Amino acid sequence: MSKSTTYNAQEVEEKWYSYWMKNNYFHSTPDEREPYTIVIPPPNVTGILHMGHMLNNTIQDVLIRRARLQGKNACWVPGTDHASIATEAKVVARLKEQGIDKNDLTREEFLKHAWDWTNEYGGVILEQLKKLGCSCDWDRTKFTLDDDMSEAVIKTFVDLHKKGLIYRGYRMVNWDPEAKTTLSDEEVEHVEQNGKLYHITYKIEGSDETLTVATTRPETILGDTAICINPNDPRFTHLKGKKAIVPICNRVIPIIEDEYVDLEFGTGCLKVTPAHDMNDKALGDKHNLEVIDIFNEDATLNSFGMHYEGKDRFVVRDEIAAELKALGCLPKVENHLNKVGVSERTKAVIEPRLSDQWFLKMDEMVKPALDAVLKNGDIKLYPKKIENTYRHWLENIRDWNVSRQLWWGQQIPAYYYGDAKEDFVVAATKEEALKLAQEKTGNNSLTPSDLRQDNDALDTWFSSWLWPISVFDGIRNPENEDFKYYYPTNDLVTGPDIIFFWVARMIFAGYEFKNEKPFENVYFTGIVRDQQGRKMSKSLGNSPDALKLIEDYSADAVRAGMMLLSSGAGNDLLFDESKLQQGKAFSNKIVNAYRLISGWEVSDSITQPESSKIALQWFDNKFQAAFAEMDDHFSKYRLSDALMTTYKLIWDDFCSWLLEMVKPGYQLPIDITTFNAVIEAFENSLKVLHPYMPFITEELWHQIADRSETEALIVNSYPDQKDVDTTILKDFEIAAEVISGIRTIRKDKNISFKDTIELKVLNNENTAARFDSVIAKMGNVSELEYVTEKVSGALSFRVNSNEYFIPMNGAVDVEAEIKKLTEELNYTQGFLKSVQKKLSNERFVNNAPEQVIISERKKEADALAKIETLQESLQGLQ
RNA sequence: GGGCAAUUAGCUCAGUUGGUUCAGAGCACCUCGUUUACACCGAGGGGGUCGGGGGUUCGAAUCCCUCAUUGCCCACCA
Repeated sequence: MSKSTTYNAQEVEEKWYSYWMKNNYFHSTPDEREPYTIVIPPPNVTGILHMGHMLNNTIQDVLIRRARLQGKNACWVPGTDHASIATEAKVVARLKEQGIDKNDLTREEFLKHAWDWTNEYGGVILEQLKKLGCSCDWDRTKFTLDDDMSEAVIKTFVDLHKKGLIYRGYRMVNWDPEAKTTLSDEEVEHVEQNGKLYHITYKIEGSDETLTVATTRPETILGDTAICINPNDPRFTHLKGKKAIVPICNRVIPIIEDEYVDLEFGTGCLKVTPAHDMNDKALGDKHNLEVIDIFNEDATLNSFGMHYEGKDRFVVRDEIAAELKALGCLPKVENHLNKVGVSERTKAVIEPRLSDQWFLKMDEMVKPALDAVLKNGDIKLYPKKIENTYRHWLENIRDWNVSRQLWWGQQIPAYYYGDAKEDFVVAATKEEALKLAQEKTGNNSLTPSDLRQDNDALDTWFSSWLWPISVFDGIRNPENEDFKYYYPTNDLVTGPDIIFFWVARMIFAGYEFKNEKPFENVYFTGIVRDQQGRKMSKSLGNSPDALKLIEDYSADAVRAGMMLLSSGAGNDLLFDESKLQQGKAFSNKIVNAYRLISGWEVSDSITQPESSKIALQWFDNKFQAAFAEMDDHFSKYRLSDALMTTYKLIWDDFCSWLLEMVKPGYQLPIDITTFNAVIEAFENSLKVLHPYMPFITEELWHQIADRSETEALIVNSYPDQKDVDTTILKDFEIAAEVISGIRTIRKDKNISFKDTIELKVLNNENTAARFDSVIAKMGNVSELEYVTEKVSGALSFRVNSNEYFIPMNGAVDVEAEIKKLTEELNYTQGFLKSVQKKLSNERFVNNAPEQVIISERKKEADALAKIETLQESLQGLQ
């Protein structure tokens, strides 16, 4: 370490990370210890570290390192997710830059490009986590497209299909015209948009009458197959049973009646386009309407679009409105605020579309998941309030569309052998599929070339929902030792944004495949925002470079800073670099504390001063109290409170109090008893801080002594818990108040700390005397004496009912003293009055618990005693 | 449109079942200090009628009602 008084983290952090890796401390294998397991929420394989990751992974590392120090067998499994749609979009974009169109490639060619990309950029984020100090078991690193992981995915698909839980259905799904794939409901975001409500007039067949509907999507009139009115609407009674003519295409469509139509909205009647709207589809099914799909897969119009064929839906919207206007069929256009669904990934406006897709039945699967969280408490969510969200989603869940028209992912293991809808089999391999197909058809002459595998890939989440199971190979090989030992895992730390995508589905999977929860506790982090409360995003440019922060402040400081920023689980945090500064200052404080200690000359020939003895005794108890408090905070997942407890223990109690109390005089040696105890206290402090600031604590740990590999701090153990002697803590509080009283007087009267003072104590309440030597030292008191009566010509202050006098050789400003005492007297008298008022209230005395009354009586007595001494003092001065 | 949560010092937040000074913490701020680890320091200090109003109670930051503001989630009203 350099001679500088500030700590330089760079090389220290690199050194210790290599040391930990070299000694395999992060690696876990099953043994007789209690396991403590976390699986990482796998970041996108091509992702890079951002603020959210820093927060999330710091929390996980704190939990893992703490468990390790508690003597548990801690295992943190890292890995990455193939992120099918996101990665595929990136690869497509990259190919486009090279002048390659995905459509010109075969599936195999495309996947080769995708793997090249993955191998080139993939896993960068894992290297970045190392910089942060994450103690993951890197030997266990998994990728959701690893062969074994994919095998597990395919196996579960086949099994679920066998159980009848997965089915193929022709349904209205969310279609992303840009990515040209379906999306699950969860992948659709609803955003508010200023749109227009177009009033369109339809002629009634065989009459001069007309009817006007209101729609936000005029372009879909070409797909209209009915007009719907409410049977109870008197305005339209005369139209019942008649037919309308769609403008432009002049198709004749029925006017149907359904109470679904809202009399209040728009014109009170509705155009029905079953191919392009969920509600219209329902109406269409109910009334047996024709379905006319007017869109291509990229949301341009197809041949039903007539002269609009090939044009984009939004272009057509404007053009068709213009044409309708020219035809006199557009009486009114009003502004209308509505919400449209957009793809979470591509931001393209979602087109409801009918297509054949694979679905997973949800209704049975949610039951154990609901019970686990809401009934029997098998799984606990932090913060608890998130349970409401969870319940609501589960209770309203619809079947999960698991197929995607993408290539990057596990290909759906369905094999078609004919043209009819049911001409397929589901099997893990083509060989098995062939056998099944032969059995099913009775046609033994079927060959592999007669089988065509489904083109679609599975939703990314269909692989990540298995993550806690499949990283331990629990699907393929359920009896393996790792799985049996580590599963279920303990804590899951993740963002609330993926509670449905991932967390809930992992719970489904846990119970479905293992009849066991996947984890015990879920800690939902908040979202990292900027100072103005905005989400951090690339487009706003308000997200700091995570690695740069580590460089500038050190990983320890960033970790501590992030933890100081985050309040409780689920609370968002406003990023503030000054907290990182605080973390850095803390590092420096600790380093300097050790500089002081290590600079002492140690002597075994001097006896331990009384002040040091009592100070150490106090710190020992203070440490234990703080230690217990940390435990309590951890049990409630209040990690920032636990850090604050540690911070104050080290900064205030260890540095400001203990070290000052035991510090030997200038260039004097320290006795060995005190020295050893201080070292032990320091070591214990490093231990409790280690999960938060692993590097600096490990560094100092090794500076204190040469340690063998088995003694490294990371694999050390917490000190034993002991009962706390609270009386010594209380006595110290009193002593601290006396010391503070002396300091205040010194400051008020400009008495330099270098000048000694005398202290006379009028002892009315025999407390805290065991700290007299400490008071003397900390107050630079040359003589501490107990007296039986008030000292005149002295400055005074009170702590509890004791009075303390600092003789001033008569040089006391009597007026000022009188003023001070009078103020104190007035306050106390006011206080007494309020207490007595309470006590004279009969209803209070009758209703309040005895404890409360007793304490009020004590307050009264104390106040009376204090008033008496104050009055005496005042009389003495006058 | 429905649901959930929040509103406490300049900022970020604690405050468990209403009751010992419960009105707190960290940071920021102000004053003083070249004390032999640290100015990334030390000592001392100021600062809030606990969002507004009403109610229950001997007693409310804490329970109830209401209003206001903010945030989040869910939802196929054209």
